[in-house]
Amino acid sequence: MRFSQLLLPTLKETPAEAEVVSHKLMLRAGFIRKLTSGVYSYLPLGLAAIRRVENIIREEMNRAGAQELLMPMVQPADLWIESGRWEKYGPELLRFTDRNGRQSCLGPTHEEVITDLVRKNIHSYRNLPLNLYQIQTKFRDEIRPRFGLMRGREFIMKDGYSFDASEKDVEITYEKMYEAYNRIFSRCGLAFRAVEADTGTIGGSFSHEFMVLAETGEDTLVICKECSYAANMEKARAMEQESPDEKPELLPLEKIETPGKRKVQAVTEFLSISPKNLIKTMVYLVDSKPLAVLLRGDHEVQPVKLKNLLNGVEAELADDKQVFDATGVPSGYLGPMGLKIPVVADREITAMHNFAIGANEKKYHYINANLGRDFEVATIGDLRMVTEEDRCPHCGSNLELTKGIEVGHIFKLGTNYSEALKATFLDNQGMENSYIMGCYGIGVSRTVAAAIEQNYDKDGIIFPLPIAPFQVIVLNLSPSAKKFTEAAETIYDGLGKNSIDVLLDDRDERPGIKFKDADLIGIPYRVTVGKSFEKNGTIEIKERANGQTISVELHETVDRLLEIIRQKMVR
RNA sequence: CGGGGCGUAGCGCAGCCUGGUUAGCGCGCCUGCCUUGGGAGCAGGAGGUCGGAGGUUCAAAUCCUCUCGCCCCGACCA
Repeated sequence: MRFSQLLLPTLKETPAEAEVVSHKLMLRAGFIRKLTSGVYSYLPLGLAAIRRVENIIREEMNRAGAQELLMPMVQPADLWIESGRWEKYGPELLRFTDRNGRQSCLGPTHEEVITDLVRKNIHSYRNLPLNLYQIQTKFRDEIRPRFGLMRGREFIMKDGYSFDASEKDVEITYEKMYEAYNRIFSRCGLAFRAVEADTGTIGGSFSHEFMVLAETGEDTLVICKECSYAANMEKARAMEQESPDEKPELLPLEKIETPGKRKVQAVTEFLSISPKNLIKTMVYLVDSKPLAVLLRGDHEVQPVKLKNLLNGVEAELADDKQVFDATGVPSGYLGPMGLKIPVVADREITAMHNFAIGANEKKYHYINANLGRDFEVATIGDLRMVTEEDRCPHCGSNLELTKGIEVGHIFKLGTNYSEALKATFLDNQGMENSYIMGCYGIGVSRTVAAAIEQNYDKDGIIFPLPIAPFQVIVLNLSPSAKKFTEAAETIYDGLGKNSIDVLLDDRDERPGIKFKDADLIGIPYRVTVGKSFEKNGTIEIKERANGQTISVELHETVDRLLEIIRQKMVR
């Protein structure tokens, strides 16, 4: 491709709308343009990067035995009503009515459609396992789209669905997908981790998220510094605190006046105790019903764990008014003794003794409270966020909290959808069974954004070679000089003939502009036909990532590049 | 949905508070000259319903009301 003919509107200044690095750079580098909130056009370079990722995904999915198909974006409400998600999915599902009054929606995901397709066409275990995927534009009417391609309303996704006859088979499929995903993100040249994840609204029993590691990530992940354990915050566990072998002497309960001391820090400072020696009582509304949650003063509630423990749909922290309405106690003085609402507790409190609690009375706390003697808790479980003070649940080593961007998610779905949609097959005994399903997503456009969040410098994007829109950019610094142009064209043709994607900057611009643009758009290898060519006939090859430069003769330029690129591309 | 902010040339902004000639600046764009290894210089030029509607006024980018769009924070979310 020739730069002079390419739609590549680079910007010197950053548009005001962009907040994060990938968004800024994709706008500046002429990759994307916004049409409306959360909806973008992909310009040629942006699309090229997306296609690279897509092709890697295709190769690995096909290698793992999956087949590509393409399903409709418009879906009938009937299917969603049948699965129960017409009610459950919420306003994120963009619904509309067609001219005949039929209720429809834009597909945010395709469990219903694929299950419908399979139930109508597959009836025997002989056709299993079946693993189907598509790469398609999805629409989710996000509450708040932001960060460019990171969280758009319209985005490109690879979604795959598997159908197996048995638990054993679905495990094999899941394992294959897990490996395929690892291969995909490795081949994209990204630093990532697979983490254990909560299954979310989609339901199911087992799930991993693939997170690209980047400072600017929206998700926090917990990684073990020694073993392979990794999880997101919603799911992350910690090694349980050991209870002391000998129970300390239980001291008598004592009521203390604590005027104006409402926050954990204020109370513990006033009482001269550690937050680790106080149990705080938080009120949550789980599916709109108030509930008290007990946990150690220095810990935080993980709402997803709370929700899951109670089989709820939604868990939110009550505000001060809701707290008072539910308990009759002003927030800050709540405690477990004599509370009228249900109480659940984080398991860590079972290891505590002689701790402080609120007295359920304004301006008073108790000290030396003890579980079992002063109050009971019906439900105890892991309800808190893991911290860096915690130990790995597998090996006991230190844990690290780090930021990541979710680019892939795999689920073992089980029979949720096949049962709801009555998708069955006959097994080798002639018995009717529901398919055991899995689902496997990759945010394709988000992966490109994540790659940029992870790989950039002050001059622009630094694309990993496998997903760069072009692998090489050739700069002709004197397009008006015949000698330069012939040399540049020779290299350009030579690379093209060897299936290298190459961009030729043939514009009549000053060298500075060409260098700046080449850096900005992040092409891994830059070939310059310039001063050294004039002087002694040599061509310069510069690597974007590390700035390393080599000089080569014109006739060997193509071969050297082929050598370098073949060495770097993982298959 | 709650809170905050912004809409003035393709992009980044000033002007608005305190109304008053042809609405400015930088970048980009076009023409010419010049320059050619890190977003040059000179000269000339094109480009604006000041987001939209209504109102106040002799007079509105500027004041008022409504409305649309966008951005940020929050709840939420693969």
